[in-house]
Amino acid sequence: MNAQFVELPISTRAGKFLARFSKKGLAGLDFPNEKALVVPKRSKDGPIPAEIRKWHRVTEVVLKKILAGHEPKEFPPLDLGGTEFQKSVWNALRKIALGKTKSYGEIATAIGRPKAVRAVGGACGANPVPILVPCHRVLAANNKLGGFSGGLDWKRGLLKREGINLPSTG
DNA sequence: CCCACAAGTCGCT
DNA sequence: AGCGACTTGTGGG
Repeated sequence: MNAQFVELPISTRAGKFLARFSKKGLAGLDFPNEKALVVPKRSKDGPIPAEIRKWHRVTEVVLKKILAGHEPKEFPPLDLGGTEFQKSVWNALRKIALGKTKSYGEIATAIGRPKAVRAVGGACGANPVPILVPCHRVLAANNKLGGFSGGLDWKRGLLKREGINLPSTG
């Protein structure tokens, strides 16, 4: 009846994120939203499974580490839905080391669909867990920023935090 | 099933 | 630098 999920805010120096956990793991992560700072209201606030609390802690650490420019040692389990294609893309995305970038074409080639660069972009946009799945490290072929669901400004900021020199100024 | 759109990429001018 | 063509996957009607 209920694909029950628990939404827990994660405060970072970049703002308050909103992590959404299912029973299987981290199912979603939202960027800080000033205009619609959604504070989750749980009907039953009491029972938060210990497992989820652990994931919450791990997720918080991961976020803060990445925002600080350090690659986290451990990730929470991810419960990502979507199509097989999207999962393939996200899986490829996670292989990108912090501080490094890849192009959409590289990702497309990595999953065996070198021509599906555009579909890759779509899959990135459908990525429910940004930052953990480093969609922001994916640039266009000319090292252009491309786009970003959470806002292009976020993408620039994230890349800069990871020590990536943006081609715009360089 | 058919049509339109998308976080791209390459080639030409 | 600007414009168009090509391609694949997803979403809506």
